[in-house]
This record gives sequence, structure tokens and C-alpha cells, in this order.
Amino acid sequence: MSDWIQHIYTIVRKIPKGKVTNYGAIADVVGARTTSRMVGWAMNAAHRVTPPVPAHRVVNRKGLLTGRHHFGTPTLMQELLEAEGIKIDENQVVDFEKHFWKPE
DNA sequence: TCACTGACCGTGG
DNA sequence: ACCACGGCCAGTG
Repeated sequence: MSDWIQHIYTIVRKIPKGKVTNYGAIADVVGARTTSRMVGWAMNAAHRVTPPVPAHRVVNRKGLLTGRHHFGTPTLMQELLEAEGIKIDENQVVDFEKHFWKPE
């Protein structure tokens, strides 16, 4: 695995419970060497790495749950977020900016 | 080996 | 406000 992928996993694992972030923010922290699309790719491969990565806390810039189909069931991602106190409406995070967590 | 694709985002027409 | 395009890396056929 390349460094930037490990870097992404490390960052995602730092996301506090009840918070969410977006692909662009992660790409920004990792550096200009990667783009948000690469972050998405990394998440696709994240489910087979250990320790587990809370990929459900990563959404796109509009707060849309674009990755929900990559979970076991189409609703699993939403359920995980709601279990942490984040409300979802029409596959979108309610008050996204309020729950947004900027990685560093 | 080459070509295409992907859980995205910002910019320009 | 809508549409198209470039960027960046690894896996797959």
C-alpha cells in the first residue's frame, strides 16, 4: 500500500464519533499528490484493512451519502450515522456544516 | 501492456 | 444556474 493511502486511513480513523467530513478535506490534508477521487477509491478498499476504517463518516461535499451502496446493505451507512446522533434526510446529512469535522 | 474506471471537487464556458 | 473537463493513483480485464 502506498503512503498516502495509509495516511488517508489514519485520518479517517481520527474522525470523532458523531462527526463527518468530506473527500476533498481529506485530500487536502494528505496533500496535492492525491485528489478526492483517490480518497473514494481508498474507501472502496478500506473495508478489507485492519483496523477497520469508519468510512461511513466520510461523505461528499454536499453531505450526500454517495458511498452507501458499498456497505453491506444500502441503508447501513445511514443507520450507523443515525446511531451516532447524525440525522439523515434523503441520503443527505442534516445540518452538514454543523457536524462537519476538519481533519488536521 | 494498454485502456478504462472510480464512494470527488473545483473551475471555466 | 447547468454542463463539461482536468487532475490524480491503483486495480482490473
